[in-house]
Amino acid sequence: MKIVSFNINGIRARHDRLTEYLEKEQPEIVCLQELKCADDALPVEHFEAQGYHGVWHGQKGFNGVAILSKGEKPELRRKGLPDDPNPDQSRYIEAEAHGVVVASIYLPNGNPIGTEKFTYKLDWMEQLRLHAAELLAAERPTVLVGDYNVIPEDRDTYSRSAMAKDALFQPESQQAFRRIVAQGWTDALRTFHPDEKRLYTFWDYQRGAWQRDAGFRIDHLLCSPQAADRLTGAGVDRWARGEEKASDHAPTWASFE
DNA sequence: ATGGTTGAAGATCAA
Repeated sequence: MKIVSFNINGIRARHDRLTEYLEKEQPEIVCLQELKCADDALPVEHFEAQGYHGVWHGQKGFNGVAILSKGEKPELRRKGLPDDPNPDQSRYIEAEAHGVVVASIYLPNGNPIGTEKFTYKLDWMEQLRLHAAELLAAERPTVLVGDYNVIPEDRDTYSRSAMAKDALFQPESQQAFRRIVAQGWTDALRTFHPDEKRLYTFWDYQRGAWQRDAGFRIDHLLCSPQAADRLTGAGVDRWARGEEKASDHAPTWASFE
């Protein structure tokens, strides 16, 4: 069973890329971020025609998350975090599908640092940490999937100096991420690629970042022990980033037996 | 220090 994290960067502008991806990879579960679309404007007919059912938490213009499941409708568990720092922003949805509890996360970017945007990011991560602890306590196969907007370590970026003032690479952001992982979550990507130097999931549209492989790793799948026991692999579908009119993120996945 | 790109909304912002 393949579970995918895919920041689609505007689902209306990218539904053909999603169709192509589903056709090619046939994943059981896809967690989408940055729909940039209200619920009633979501182009559901495309993925429904391919046998996918979904739950979504959209927002006009910005943010927006969804969970798609092949062959069965996901059972919605919640939209938004408990004590969400800003319930107007659609950044979290949680459902059960194929016997797994899955969350689709679009964590605040946090730029520029030194502003309320950065404190919002850290506040949001703290609420995520509290909720993640409750999910772990349930001792079920659970995967926290999404665009965390956090580069966990130095080796996860093409350039430390280029990212030095970026919210994605601040020690506070990395520490907040580590605090969540340290509860007992397994970072699926790094587990299967312990020594990979260019394990990236995002390449900016600007300055030929894709052509230079100037990327970083910000899309993550965190697995509870009960999910980690079933892990069989993880990776990045880089081919999708090279397509015409691609998202700036590549689909990032983990597979389970 | 600046600019480069993209989507959605709408004469800019968020990324």
